[in-house]
Amino acid sequence: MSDDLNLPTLDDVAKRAGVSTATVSRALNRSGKVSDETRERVMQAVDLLGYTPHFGARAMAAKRTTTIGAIIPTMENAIFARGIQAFQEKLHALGYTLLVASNAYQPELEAEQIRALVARGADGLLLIGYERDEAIYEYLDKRGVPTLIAWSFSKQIQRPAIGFDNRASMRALADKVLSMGHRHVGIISGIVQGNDRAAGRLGGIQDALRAHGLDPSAAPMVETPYEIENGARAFETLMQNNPRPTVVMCANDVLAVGALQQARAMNIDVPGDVSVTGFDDIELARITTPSITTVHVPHRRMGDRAATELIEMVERKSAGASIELESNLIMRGSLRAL
Amino acid sequence: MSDDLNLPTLDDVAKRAGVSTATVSRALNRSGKVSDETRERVMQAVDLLGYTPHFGARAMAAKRTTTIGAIIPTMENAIFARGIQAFQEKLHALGYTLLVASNAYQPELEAEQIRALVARGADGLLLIGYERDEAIYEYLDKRGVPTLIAWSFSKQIQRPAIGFDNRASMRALADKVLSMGHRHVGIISGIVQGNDRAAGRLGGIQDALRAHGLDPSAAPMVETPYEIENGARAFETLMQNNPRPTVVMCANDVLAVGALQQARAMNIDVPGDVSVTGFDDIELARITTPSITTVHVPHRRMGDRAATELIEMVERKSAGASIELESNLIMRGSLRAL
DNA sequence: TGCGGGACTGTAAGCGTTTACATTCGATTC
DNA sequence: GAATCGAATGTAAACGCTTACAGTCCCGCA
Repeated sequence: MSDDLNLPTLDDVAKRAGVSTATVSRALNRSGKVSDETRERVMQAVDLLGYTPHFGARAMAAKRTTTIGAIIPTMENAIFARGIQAFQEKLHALGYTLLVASNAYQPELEAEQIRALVARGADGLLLIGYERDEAIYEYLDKRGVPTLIAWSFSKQIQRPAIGFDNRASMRALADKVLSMGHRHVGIISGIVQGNDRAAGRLGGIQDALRAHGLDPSAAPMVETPYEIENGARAFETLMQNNPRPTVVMCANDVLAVGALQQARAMNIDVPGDVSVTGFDDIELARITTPSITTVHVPHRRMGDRAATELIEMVERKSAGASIELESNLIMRGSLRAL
Repeated sequence: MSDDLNLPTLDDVAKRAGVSTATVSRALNRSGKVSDETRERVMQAVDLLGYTPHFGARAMAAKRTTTIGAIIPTMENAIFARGIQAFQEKLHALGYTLLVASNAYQPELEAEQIRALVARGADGLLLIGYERDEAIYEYLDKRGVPTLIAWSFSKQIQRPAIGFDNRASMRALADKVLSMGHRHVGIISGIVQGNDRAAGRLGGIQDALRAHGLDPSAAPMVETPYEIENGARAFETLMQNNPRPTVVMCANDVLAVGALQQARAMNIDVPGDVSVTGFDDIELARITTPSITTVHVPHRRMGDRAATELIEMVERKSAGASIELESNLIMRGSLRAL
């Protein structure tokens, strides 16, 4: 941290206040059993010296940190922002501090960050989606770090999670699209490898196609990372198919925005010539022209409940329940019946 | 963290490898002076036991953490996302870990977070903008925590910073606007109190007005937090003025997007009836219709250089230089000459 | 008056690392 | 062959906090 400036320690405060270190510690941690008068004296000494407890020392002695770690795939677009913000607010209200790390969807980096946060003493962890190396789960179990999955939900998997069924949600949207008469569906999928949410969404579209007697493997599809430009490129590619899709379903709003941009660049009218759909209902989806038909995900609620649940687990009040949230279709201008 | 599962410690590793704890520590920290053979044996023991060093203990003994803290006003919109991402990437390359906290533009919360990060042993801190309670700076100086300011730059202030001159940048845009014939300028400002960037941008517009012989205090102005909806509301308010503004200059792109939305809702053509400008050049500004004339800020470069600079300071190779970055005008469809 | 008990405070033993200093041992030098 | 040296390793003292345990003091009650 720095050279040799001598920072005040508990001892200094104790001397100054004329009490023992134990008393100072108790006064600081409001762990009862300190007279008001003493506490007052301690606090004065603390202020006077500009004392801040040393986190490492505390973690070591107390074996907990009131710190929660969250590891998200990206901060660059708004997919996770609102949910994490709500998560953070709730944690703060509960007296915990949030540490965030992001990894640009790189699994090795995620593993590294998990270890870093655990080493830092995170009392609990929030991870996005189920899919990751089994060794990571074993590691977390072994260290006894309560872990909650968010943004995904599966009845199949026995692991505390709070999220929604990506597959069913996208299926619902796809059913709607097909019921509006579309038969040539172009798909812009996220990278499915290592991402159960992207995989689920793609699966949902395919389920719907099958249910309507269409061959999913015949539907033109591009798989690409979540970036606006990639959405644009993918849209361009899809438009070269013959017959041309009458609707392009995107794995999220970011890709859909890209599709919309490219459509304008190519002078293709949306929804006149081609319809476009998204997923997530982030702010972006509302502000484009036309605005984007999408699936609304209750981000804030998810973040809020995730905090509550995780803290319950950390404080051993719960072994970790799973909660499925509802998503719902948001019909906007980018989708139109044939 | 957990109940009573016994996590392996340095001691366990040492026993297992048949060496002393000092040797294990040295092997782990590649601090020379360990034979390859011994190192090998140690590493095997580490793997076998699934050992992870205890961060708190390490911080305490070594007096540093290779951790950097960044405190940003918000994660909800993309203003800081790209810059912070670049910052993080560079830090990682330099062997440091980034901890991020956000505070929804609340100064008290910021102070709290600064203390939390310092207590956690952050070796250095990245803060946004200069403006905050002097006591905070005193605190940081006293603790000897190297601190770098980003997103602002002022020759006036003697404090390591990397950023751009918000006032001059906005002034340049305003000059351009005025040179295009606009005389009735509506202003949507961010909250100026406690935010030197917002204050600078507003000042820049006023400077330009004065320079063109106009009375800044006569220009209709709304001051509001950075949210799309607030931009919309502010635009509505401004449009009630008589004479109606021919251009609405917004303190950032988020507000400008709101203005654009409201214009559409009110059936006001942009830029036909009214021009709109933004600031920051975030992704949003490119994807609206029309796209937004704005001031480009080199976010990624800023994040990258901030990391380099701050680490220099942390490692005592530099006392902390200041770097001014260039911003530049991006002319897009939302602004048109009268 | 003596004693039990509650409220508060003090003593001191860890917690898991790093690192200054001491030690060992084989190789090199004279 | 003794003295010197350097590389590799070991020993043990911090680092700053929490908390089990052990007082101390004062009150109320028998």
